[in-house]
Amino acid sequence: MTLEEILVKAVKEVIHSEYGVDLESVELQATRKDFEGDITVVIFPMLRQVKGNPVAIGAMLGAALEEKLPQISGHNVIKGFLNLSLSDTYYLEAFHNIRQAAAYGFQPEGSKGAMMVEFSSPNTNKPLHLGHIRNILLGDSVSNILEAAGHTIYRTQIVNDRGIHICKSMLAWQRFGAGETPESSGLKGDQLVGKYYVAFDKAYKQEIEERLAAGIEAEEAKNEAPILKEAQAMLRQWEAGDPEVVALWKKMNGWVYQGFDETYQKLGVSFNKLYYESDTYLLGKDVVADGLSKGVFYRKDDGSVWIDLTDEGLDEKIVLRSDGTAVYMTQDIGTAIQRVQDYPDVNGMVYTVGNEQDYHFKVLFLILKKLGFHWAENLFHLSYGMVDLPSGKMKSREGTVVDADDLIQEMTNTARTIASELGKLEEYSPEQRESLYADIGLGALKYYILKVDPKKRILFNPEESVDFQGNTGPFIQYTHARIQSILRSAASDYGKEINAGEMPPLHPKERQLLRDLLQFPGIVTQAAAQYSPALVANYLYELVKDYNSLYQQVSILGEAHQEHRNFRIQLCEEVGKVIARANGLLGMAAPERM
RNA sequence: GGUCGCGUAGCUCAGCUGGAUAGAGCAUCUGCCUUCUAAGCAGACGGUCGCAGGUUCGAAUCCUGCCGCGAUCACCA
Repeated sequence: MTLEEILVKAVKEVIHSEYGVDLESVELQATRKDFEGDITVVIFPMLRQVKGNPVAIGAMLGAALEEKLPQISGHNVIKGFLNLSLSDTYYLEAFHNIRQAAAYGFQPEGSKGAMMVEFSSPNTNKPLHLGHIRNILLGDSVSNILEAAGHTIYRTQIVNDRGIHICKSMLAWQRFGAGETPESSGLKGDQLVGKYYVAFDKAYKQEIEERLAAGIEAEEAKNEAPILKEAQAMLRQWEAGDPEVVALWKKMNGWVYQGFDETYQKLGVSFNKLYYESDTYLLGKDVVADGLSKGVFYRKDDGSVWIDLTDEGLDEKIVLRSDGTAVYMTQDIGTAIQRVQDYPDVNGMVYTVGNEQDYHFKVLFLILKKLGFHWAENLFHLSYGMVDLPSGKMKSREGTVVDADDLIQEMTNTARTIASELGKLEEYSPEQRESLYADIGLGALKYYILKVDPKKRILFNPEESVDFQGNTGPFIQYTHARIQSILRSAASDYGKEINAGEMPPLHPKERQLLRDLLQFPGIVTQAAAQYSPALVANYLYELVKDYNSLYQQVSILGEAHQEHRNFRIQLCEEVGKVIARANGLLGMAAPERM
């Protein structure tokens, strides 16, 4: 039984014997820092069932609990709040359990069943930008968190490798590229292809200008521009399997993938399985046929197939065009089913996709449920807000994007500048230093992105850039490094089990840190249930702040009392381990020095 | 216009399954490195929790309406 369960049980027993009432529930909360105590029983809700003065009830309850439970060493009542103080013995025993745990805070691997998490899923006509970074970091971190909560996770993508956008890049490359390759130009593959996507847009805009000047109507000038018609023709050739077009498509996508891989590697993320739209865009049509016969879908006179979701407060939605071809929805239905076929143990999926597709996923999940797939109950759209710039939306075509590779580089550069000024890394080789700068730069970036609630949009100001002080990734990493420094200097025999009888009273800061540590498993569970790395980030920040506060107030290695010194070092060690674990959930490194 | 999301200190964000005097960081100002890493610590300043009603012993938190911002409502993806 957890302490909370013990408390709830005891409170109910006391109230029952005193008032003959069975409480429906007991409200507990952590005692606010400005009051004496560790855990608080809120008396107010009991007043519905128990008549009386809340202060008097609290006083009676407090005395009874202190009498009854060895874990409780004191109490006070303020208004309707009964604040309980926990005994050092309780804390030391809890600490002992933390030290014993194999992977404290984490559920055993694979204890919860398998899930698939989709993230990144870029188009292949341009390099990744800050918007993708948010997606990738969220998806990867949620995957880590779900793993920590005991799930087996398959990381996947649906790579949008076909369509008009890549044809635009292909066409522009054919026309203006003069055979340029990543090798010949030294450009990263995705950057090279993106360059021609921009080139297409430029040429297209110019054609429109010329046509408008020639007196052609605006709508027609846009829709009938020769270069656009040519790109559309190329898409048709691709769909017809034209060998030349397909070869060019493969070549340029290949360049892009190489570029993407480099970026993923820098970000420290990887995938178990990639799905490509060129393979999946025809999927789902037979499922639609099946759903038609089951009456889930219906056919209109023109032959198109729809689902009526007006009963659910939604609209009618098309699932097959009148010419029998698949739409996006068809494809997503097919892909979901394909994935479960590929990974039969999967019983749930997370789709990391921006909130502009909220409606799409609402409909998709509903359709899959109506089709009767049991796993459709466990689908989640990890919806997140856009990353905007002060100037507005990022647009690849117009070059107003914060490029992923550039940003990562800048973060690393900042880390290097700061570290060089501080000059604490004499013992590191140049290689070790560079790798540390990358860890810190990425830590800053990842924390910056992940600490905010996914639902909220992020306004990124490149001028102000990302902080390295205060509530930031580097601050957390720094605390970890600090702890490691202490552990290095500590004599190696600090690890023997603490004898509670020999311990002086715990320092308030020590108690606070123990409370923080005890919260960790619940945070992991909650973060998994809510698919929210932000909870982990906020927890980490609290933990690290409390640690630094202790660090500043008491001497750890200088503690004269031997048993207490050992305890403090062990406490540092456990805090360090939890930081490293929680950092791992956010995809952040936990450096030894900085 | 319908639907969904967001609106908390100058800025960036916590808190939102209702509970004590609404918390951090940045910025501004004060202290603290001859003691374990000052990317740190301690403190000051800063708030009609968008507005108005309602439910409740109690509302930043739940409900309704309004305002502002964003997204979405394609035989696009």
